[in-house]
This record gives sequence, structure tokens and C-alpha cells, in this order.
Amino acid sequence: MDRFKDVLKASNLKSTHQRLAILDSIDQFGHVDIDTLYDSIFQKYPTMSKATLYRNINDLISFHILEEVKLPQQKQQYEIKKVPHIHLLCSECGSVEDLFIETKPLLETIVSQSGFHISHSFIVMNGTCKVCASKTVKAFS
Amino acid sequence: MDRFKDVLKASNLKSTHQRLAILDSIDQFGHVDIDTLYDSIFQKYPTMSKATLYRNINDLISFHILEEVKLPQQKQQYEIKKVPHIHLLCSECGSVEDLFIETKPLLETIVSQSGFHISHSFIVMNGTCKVCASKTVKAFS
DNA sequence: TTCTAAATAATACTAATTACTATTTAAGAT
DNA sequence: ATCTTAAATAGTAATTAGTATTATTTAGAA
Repeated sequence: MDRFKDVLKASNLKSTHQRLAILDSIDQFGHVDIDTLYDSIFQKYPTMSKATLYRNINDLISFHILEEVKLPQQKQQYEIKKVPHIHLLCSECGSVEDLFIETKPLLETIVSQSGFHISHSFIVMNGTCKVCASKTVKAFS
Repeated sequence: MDRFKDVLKASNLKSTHQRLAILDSIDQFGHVDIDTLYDSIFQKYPTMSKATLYRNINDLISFHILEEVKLPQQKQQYEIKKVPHIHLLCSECGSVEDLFIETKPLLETIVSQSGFHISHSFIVMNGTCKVCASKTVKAFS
């Protein structure tokens, strides 16, 4: 449960119950928006204020411990910063799936074509997930 | 100036001065956030209310005439919906560049690897643009 | 021109986010 | 274990963002 203590220490941040609860909860959700997160944490810490949540999230983002996930037509979400990956957003069921995939060829094309130096990338694919696609029997057979 | 009249008509939306001003202004900016946009339009139409701006932007998005651009650490921006392209966000000067590039190979890999059906994609690259990169002479020679 | 559904302006209202400050706490030093 | 203090929190106020309402205006078709 306390694997995030080291992470916080590495950034000279104190391991408060609140921070550990925030990180733990986000980790369990995978991706989560501010309200869902607050409700979830409020169960364990009814005393935690929303201002604390906002402040911590912003702090953790600036220390690159958390990462924003901004998807079209959705409330902003947050996740634990992981190895680079892309997001698959299903427009049917609203699920968000992480896909760890090699993007180097694309990045190299971009660099050579634009002269832009890439530090990191954010990729979202909108469409229909495997499950929903299988449910939807197409009209044409 | 009125090339957007046809666009609006195609969606059965009335070509009000306000809408044309909004589209025209966004078009000129390329990408723009709500406040910059409002200030800009306010010059020509001091009577236009912010509620009208918000309402129109939402309407135009739902008719796929506008598109949201959600970049990390930035206020949400808007742009005229164009052919698919990716965004290059410079962390030095804050510029946002559009790059029209072939992403099909990446998309095909994703489909085959995940079974996800992609309808459209949203790609942001963070890094340093050509101009800023050339300004920053690296310490090692 | 006239007519009408659609759109706007102005304002009120609600939600989201940040700022502030007195109090509490993590964690290093003793 | 206790003390100390800088950092963090709780609670609330203030600010900012966004939506709803309604009387008035307008685009565009007849």
C-alpha cells in the first residue's frame, strides 16, 4: 500500500495520509476524474477538503508523479504517470483503455518532417472497443 | 469572409453576425482559448455576451464545425475542424503547430493489436519547436 | 413585407477552482 | 521518546468558468 512513499520521498514531498490516499485511489481507478476521486477518498477521509485534493493533484502533476488525461467531450481525468502509452476511448461504453505500443516510427517521421524535438507525446484514439464492436452486429452481413 | 455561411447552412444553422465573427476569429487564430477569443470578438461586437460565445461554441462542436483542442497544462482551445492532423506543442515558446502527416501505419498497428475500431485520433507532441531548438545552443559541442 | 422559429443579450445562477489563514502534522534533530 | 519547524491540511472565502432563463431581436423563408 505504501509503495508511493518512496515516490513522494524522491521528490521531497511528505507522505501524508491524504497524499497516499489520493495516489492509491487514482492507482486503483486507473483513470479518474476529480469528483469520482473525491467521493472515493471521502469514504476513508471525510475530513479531507476538496481544496486539498486540487492542490495535491496540481503538485503531483508538477512533480511528474501524476499526469493529466484530457479526452474530447469528457471531464479531465488523472492517472499515475506510467511508461508512455496511448489511450483508446470507446464512444459506446465510455471505457478508456491503455495501449502500450511502439510509436517510434511515427515520432521519427515527425522529427524529420518538422524539425520539432519531441519530449513526450499524448495520443488518444476515439472509436469502438473490442467488446462493443462485437456486440454491434453490423446491418450488412 | 463569408465562406462560413455555406458551412452553417449545411447544418441548418443561421448565419448570424456573431457566429460568423466567432468562426472568422477562430480561423484567424488557428487555435484559441475562450478568453482570447472573447476579447478579440468583443472589439467588433461589444454587445456579444459570453454566454452566447459558450453556447455557440458548444453548438458548433456538436455539429462538427469546431473541434476542441485539449493540451496538457493549458486552457482548452478551439479550432476549425480540418483534415486530420497532429499538434506540436512547444514547451519553450508555447506555440502550437499543425502537422499534416500520415498516421495510417500507427492506426493499423493499433487495430491489429487491440481490436479497437478507430473513428478518429487526437495526437499531441510536446517538445521544442524548430525555432526554439535553433536558439538553444547546446552546452556540449 | 410579414411571419416565425431560432438566436441573442443580459442577468441570474450553479459549478469548478484557487487563495487565504489558523491549525495540525511529518519527519529530522536532540 | 520528545522537541522543533517547515510543510501540509481544513475550512472557508473569493474567484473564475460555465449554464439556464427570459424578454427581445433577427435571419431567412413565404
